[in-house]
Amino acid sequence: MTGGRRRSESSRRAILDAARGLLLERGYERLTIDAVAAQAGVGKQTIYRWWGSKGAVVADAVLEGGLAPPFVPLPDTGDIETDLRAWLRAWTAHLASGVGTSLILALTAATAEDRAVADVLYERFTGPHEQLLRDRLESARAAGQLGSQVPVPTIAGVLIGSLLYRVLSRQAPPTADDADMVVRLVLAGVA
Amino acid sequence: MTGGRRRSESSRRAILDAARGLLLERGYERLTIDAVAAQAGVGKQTIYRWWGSKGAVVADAVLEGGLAPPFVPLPDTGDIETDLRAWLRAWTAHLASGVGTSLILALTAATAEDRAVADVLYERFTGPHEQLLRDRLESARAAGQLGSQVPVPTIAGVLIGSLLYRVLSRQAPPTADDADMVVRLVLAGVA
DNA sequence: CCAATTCCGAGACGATCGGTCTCGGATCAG
DNA sequence: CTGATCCGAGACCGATCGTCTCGGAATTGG
Repeated sequence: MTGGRRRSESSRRAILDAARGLLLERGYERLTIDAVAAQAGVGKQTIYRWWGSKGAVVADAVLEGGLAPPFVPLPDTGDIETDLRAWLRAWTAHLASGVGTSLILALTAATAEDRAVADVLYERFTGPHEQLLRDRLESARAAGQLGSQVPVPTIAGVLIGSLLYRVLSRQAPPTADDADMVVRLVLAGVA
Repeated sequence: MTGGRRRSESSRRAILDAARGLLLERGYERLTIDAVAAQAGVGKQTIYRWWGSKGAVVADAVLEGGLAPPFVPLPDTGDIETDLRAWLRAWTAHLASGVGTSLILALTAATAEDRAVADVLYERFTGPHEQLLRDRLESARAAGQLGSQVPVPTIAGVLIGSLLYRVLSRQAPPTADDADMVVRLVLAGVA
């Protein structure tokens, strides 16, 4: 028999919206499923029927909330330095805001804690952003703007990692000047 | 009155040893204070008398367990490329091992979750390693092996961040080849 | 329209864990 | 000896995760 009530789309949205709001407001550790259910006006079973764990809910909330790629776009003006600078500056601006910092800390906590969640987030969040960067670097290499000594994945990893380290060290948020210097360093190294 | 029983050094050591072992074995999230107390043969109150939280115990355990700097030394042979390569290779080897990965994931989880713990870990773990790197870069700059365009803190952040990203993405652990390419990229950029 | 099926919100429930408190006993200074 | 402080052990509390149950609502096949 194929009968039966269908999944409520409004409940699904309410759950993800509540999870996203509470995540940014309280952080991953202090986000509780009870609070998500209460704020969404939903029974807990409705959450656990569709998501296996707290981490899975958070991952989906992030990925469906306008935070997924390409919410920081990577333009292609033909000049790799201009484009990388714009991309890295947009990220630093986002990460310097409270929302961006909370987001990355939450994703990092979830990643460090649960391997399955880490894989989902890499596949649907980190990976696509990294791929965006790699594609642009490849096109720059094809245009002769990059030397061939250093592989594109290494360059992408260095750019992303330098950003990540600034956020995770929780000392001083990255600035536009930092972004520019990283771009200069990396491009000088591959020119 | 100054009387009273003195703090038991053997209990302190047993607690930190147990915490370190359980941290590497189970990760930060699944490490419980009950388990630490049981494995150390100690009452829970003895833990909470001297440490304020689980994060504080973990931070101390890491910092006192031979995991603190400079367990990865940074030599000074006079050639910055040789030294950076040795340092980054040692780190990649450590991080590619299960212990190193577990350690970094645990520290990252603790950092992302608790600001106070983040500050302690930066002050006594990350910061000293970063300082080691900065000092060596400064001496290279003084020796004329580095151009003056990119600030030393930026260079250090890029080197550390590229490592961190590889570990946190949980996709493939970094290799010696990766380390060499990062060094080549960074040094070409600042030569 | 009816029956079977599946989802819904609500909330009770058991298990786990962080952190506090209490207890009898041990160790220190004076 | 006395008072203070620490010790191991474990009861206890509150929060939280995840499961389970309940009556009710939606949906489909007959």
